[in-house]
Amino acid sequence: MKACSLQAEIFKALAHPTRLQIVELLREGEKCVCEIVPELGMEQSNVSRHLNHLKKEGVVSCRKEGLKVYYRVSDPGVFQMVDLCTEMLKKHWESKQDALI
Amino acid sequence: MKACSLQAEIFKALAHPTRLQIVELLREGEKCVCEIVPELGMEQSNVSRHLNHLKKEGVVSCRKEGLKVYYRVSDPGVFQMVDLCTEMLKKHWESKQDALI
DNA sequence: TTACTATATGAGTAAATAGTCATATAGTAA
DNA sequence: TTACTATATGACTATTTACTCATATAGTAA
Repeated sequence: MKACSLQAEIFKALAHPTRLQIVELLREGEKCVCEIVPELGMEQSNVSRHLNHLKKEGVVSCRKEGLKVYYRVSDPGVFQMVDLCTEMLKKHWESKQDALI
Repeated sequence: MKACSLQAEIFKALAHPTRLQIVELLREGEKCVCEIVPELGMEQSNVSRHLNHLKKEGVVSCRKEGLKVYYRVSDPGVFQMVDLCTEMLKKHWESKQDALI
């Protein structure tokens, strides 16, 4: 597969508000699904699918402990990508503000 | 709108092989559509839509010069995001390789 | 064993996205 | 004016994605 197709899959995995919220929650460290679901306030089945999408692309990994499954972000580069995105949005927003003055 | 929804739109804009190829082409500097289309080897209308998607999210900007429209990446942070993605994929791929030895 | 809890998944629907073809628009040049 | 070039867009179809509800699976505990 071509490089850009592999890259696109990573970006796709992060291209959803819910999945970005999950990544944000996992900044604090690993969390089990039963902790993530109430924080997101959405259907467990839906959260499970989003987690699976992130896992399929290697963005998160998980370990099982009894009944619980703990998810964590696989690579700190994920957080750096999100942070860059945030900075870009801030800059963009600030330059729009400046234009109004 | 919530932060993660804005972020998701940026990631969505980058979540397509063709749009990542466009970003890659624009590393060298601005290019007009008539240069981009033959490099991608796809329909002009299709390329135009992808460029428009990137522009709508602020990933690229453009200027008109006569009949031609020159596109450029708006923020170097875009390249950093793509680079981080590439590094993550490399690491991931290498660790899989190591597991085979 | 049965009952319970945590997580995942099949099946279906609704919505979003990508692509194509034809055409519109805008600028250039004769 | 007409003809031409570069780019964008309307209308349509096909594909993908997100979500829900019901149910399956796996582990725990009585």
